[in-house]
Amino acid sequence: MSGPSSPEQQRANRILSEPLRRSLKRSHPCSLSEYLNNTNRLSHRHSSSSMGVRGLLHPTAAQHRPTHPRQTKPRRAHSSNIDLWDSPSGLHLAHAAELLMRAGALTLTPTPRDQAGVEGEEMEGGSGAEGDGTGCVADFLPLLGCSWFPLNPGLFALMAGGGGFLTSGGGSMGIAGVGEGVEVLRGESSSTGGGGGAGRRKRKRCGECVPCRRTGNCEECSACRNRKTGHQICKYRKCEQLKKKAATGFEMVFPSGAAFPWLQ
DNA sequence: GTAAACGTCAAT
DNA sequence: ATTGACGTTTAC
Repeated sequence: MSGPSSPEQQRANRILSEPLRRSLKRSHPCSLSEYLNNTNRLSHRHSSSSMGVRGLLHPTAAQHRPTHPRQTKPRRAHSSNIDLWDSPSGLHLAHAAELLMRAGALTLTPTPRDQAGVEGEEMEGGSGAEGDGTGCVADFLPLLGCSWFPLNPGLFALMAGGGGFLTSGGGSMGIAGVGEGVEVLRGESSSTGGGGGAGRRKRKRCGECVPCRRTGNCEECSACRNRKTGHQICKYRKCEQLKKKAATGFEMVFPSGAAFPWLQ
């Protein structure tokens, strides 16, 4: 395998090869390599034509883990047992990577040198997982360590999860929250340490808006009247920030305002 | 353990 | 869109 050539690529490789935190592992029970191997096997077993995006988003029954008997009301998804298809964001890194690749966002255009290296390894490994010419994931794993692994901002945005977003600083696009993104993912994946979580942390009152500064309940609004059953703060004390809808986990901000500007 | 209150769903 | 109810999280 040919090593990274630039400091940037070295850093990227280091980030990608670093072990996940335990909590992250918990929320990503299928490692990238496992996933890719499985995907390879699946796509070969199913003869071929690589599984489409549709297939990824709607896995076969065999790919689903068995459904658990519900212990609580069906209206809520249980906060534990998040698996490959149940991530808070609905999409795991590996899936995101493959989806991006299939969409052409991850440009897998190896240099002849790298390509030779990859092929050589595959021959040695005897995996028999040759690319099918459609940009399949077959060769993805070796890419992680090779010099042409695409350092695509979108991938990092996806990795950043909940709070991760891309910002533009002085015209150049930077990556914000790569480090913090891990924290965000951790927080989202499990807030109880029980392996899961509904995927949301409670937000806190800003403490600065007018309602937050209010002291004392009105005792007249519905929230006050139904305090016992409603579990809600007085309407007039409800933080303005909390009134707004929480941001989604995949919000990405680009200067152009486009979701995937590199696809344009 | 308990109280407060956020998040979400369902009913209206 | 608003409201009520309830599960859940968080702070104490």
